[in-house]
Amino acid sequence: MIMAYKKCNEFNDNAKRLAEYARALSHPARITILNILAERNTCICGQIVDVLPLAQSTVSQHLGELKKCGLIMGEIDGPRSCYCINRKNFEEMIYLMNEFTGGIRGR
Amino acid sequence: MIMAYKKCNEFNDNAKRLAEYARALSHPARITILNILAERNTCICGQIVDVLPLAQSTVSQHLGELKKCGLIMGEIDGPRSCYCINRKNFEEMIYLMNEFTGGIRGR
DNA sequence: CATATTTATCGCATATATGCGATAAATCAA
DNA sequence: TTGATTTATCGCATATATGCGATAAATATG
Repeated sequence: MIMAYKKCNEFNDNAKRLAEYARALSHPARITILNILAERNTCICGQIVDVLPLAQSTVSQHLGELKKCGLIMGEIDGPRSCYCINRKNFEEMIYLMNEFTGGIRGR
Repeated sequence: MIMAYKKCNEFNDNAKRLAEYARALSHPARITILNILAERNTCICGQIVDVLPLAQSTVSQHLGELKKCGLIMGEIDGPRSCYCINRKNFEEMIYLMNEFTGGIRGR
């Protein structure tokens, strides 16, 4: 029998976008990566690997997730990959989150 | 070979707690449920089922997730289950989120 | 040119999430 | 008491997430 595994799409746009950002923050490694990037402004993958208790391949995957949802940007720098926070999208996330929490607080 | 699938625990407490809340918000259905609960103040499961494009059992599961992480509370009312937002924990989530975003914005 | 460094990706294993129908348990109404 | 209503949970299927080692590709260094 055919089942629908993507009911997500039937929801409100803001709810969907906020859910995507929330998913990106739903692992402590990714929150920590964002904190590290904020602290150092810009980082190569290896620097993050050095700090996290995770294998290089796993860290690379988490970086990929953050990049996919737009919270960070990556730039190739020789054999290295240089990452930084995507401020514009980060602000969008904050906006959506504030809109959401404000709408609940206000009642 | 034995592998560790719970590296999560090796991270900072605030990052872990924020990640848990973020995971709760990582599905648009759960965001929508929280919006509905804010609007009506209190709701029984069936009222939420009526509004969402999901089966009763699925909605019940989402409610269970929200309850598990503490964002809502449930109270049995006859054959019904009455849910409302757990303001205290919701504020904790906002606090952790603000602390996180503030620490990144501030650089 | 040969070798080292760096990182993304593949392949694999396991765990968790999403979704539904069926059903049991609890309660309410007749 | 019988039947209807309501909801949590079980069982199932599929999808996605988490984690690692190995490796290929790109570049830097000798």
